[in-house]
Amino acid sequence: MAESLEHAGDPLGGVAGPAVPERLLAAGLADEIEFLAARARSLGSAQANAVLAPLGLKVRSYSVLAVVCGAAEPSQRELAEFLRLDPSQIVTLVDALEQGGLVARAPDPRDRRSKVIRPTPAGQDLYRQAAEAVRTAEDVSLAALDGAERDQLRGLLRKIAFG
Amino acid sequence: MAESLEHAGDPLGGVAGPAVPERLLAAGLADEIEFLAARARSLGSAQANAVLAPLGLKVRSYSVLAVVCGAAEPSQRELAEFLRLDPSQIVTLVDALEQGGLVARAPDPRDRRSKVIRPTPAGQDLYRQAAEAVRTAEDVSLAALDGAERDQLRGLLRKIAFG
DNA sequence: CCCATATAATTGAGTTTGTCAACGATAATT
DNA sequence: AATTATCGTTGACAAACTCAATTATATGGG
Repeated sequence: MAESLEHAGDPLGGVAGPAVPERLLAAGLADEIEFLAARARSLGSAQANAVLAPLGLKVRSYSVLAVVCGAAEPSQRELAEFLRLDPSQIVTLVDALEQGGLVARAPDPRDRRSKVIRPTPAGQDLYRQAAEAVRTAEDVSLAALDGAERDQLRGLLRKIAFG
Repeated sequence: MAESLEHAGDPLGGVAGPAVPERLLAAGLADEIEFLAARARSLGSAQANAVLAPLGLKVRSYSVLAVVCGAAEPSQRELAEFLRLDPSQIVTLVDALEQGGLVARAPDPRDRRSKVIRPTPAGQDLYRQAAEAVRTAEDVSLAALDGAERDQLRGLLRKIAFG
C-alpha cells in the first residue's frame, strides 16, 4: 500500500472542468478535507501541467527540479521522502532530467552509496521560468482566494503536510 | 492532458513516512500550495486506504460509494465530473461496486442513455462503516490541527475545489 | 579486523491508473 | 427527418505505482 505524491496524474486532464450540480455538493464527501484537497490538487495540477508542457516539464519533473534548485544538494533518498515517491521513480525522474542536461548526479563524499543531485546552469534557468509559470498557474487555481486566505491555507496545509 | 482526482495512487504507500530534513523545507516548493495539498493528500489517502482495506474498499471506490449514498441518484457522468475521473474509470468502479452488491444501475426515466446509481442496503451499511473509518483516519491525518483550524481549512479548500 | 545487518541507488516485472478514440443507443436541434 | 451532441461502454495504449532483488557501501558488534 502506498500513496504517492502525485499519483499517476489523475484522469480528466481538463484544466477547468464543468460545473458540479449542487445536489452532489450536499453529500458527505464534500465535507471531507481529504477529498477537497484531492480535488483542489487535481484542478491545480491540470493547470500547472498545462503551463509546464511548453517547457518540457510536468508537475513531477518540476517538483524534482524545484527541490534540486532550492535545497542544498539533496540525495535521491531525500528527494523520495520529501516528494513521497518510490526511490525507483526518483531514478527515472533524475535520469530524464539528467539526460535533458538540467541536473547532474554527483558522488557524495560522505557516503559513496549516495548521490547528490545538483542543477546545471541550464537547469537553474529552466527552473526560474518554470517557477514563474507555476506561479501564474497557481494564481488561476487559487483565484477564489485573496492574499490573506492563501497565506492561511498555506500555513494550515504545511502543518498537515509535514508532521 | 488531464489530472484525475486521485491519480493512480501515489507511490510510497507508507502511512506515516519518515521525517523530512529541514534543509528541504527551505526550498521554494514547500511554499507552493499545490505541492502542500498534494503531499497532504498523499499522507491522508495512505491513511484512509489503510483503514478502508479491511472493508474491501479503497479511497476511489469509497468516494464513489459516498457520493452514491449521499446524493440523490447521480448518473455516471455526474460522478465522473464530481470526482474528476474519466467516464471509463467510473464504469470500472461502478462495475466493481455492483458486482460486490453495493450499488445498482437503474435506468433513468428522463434519459434512457443515462443510468442512475443507487446504493443497495448492503452498500449503505458498508458506507456507514467506511465513513466512520475514514473519519478516524482523517483524525489521524489532521492531528496537527485543532477543530477551528479544520473548519477553516475545509472552507478554504472548498472554495478552490469548486469554482 | 571480520561479520552481520542496514542503507543507497538501480533494475525489472507486474499491477494499477490515467488517456484517448471509437461505438451503439438515445436525445436535442434544426 | 436529418444532423449533431451526449451517455455509457469498450479497448488499446501510456504513465505511474509497487515490490522484490541486486550491487555497492556503510555501520555496529564481536
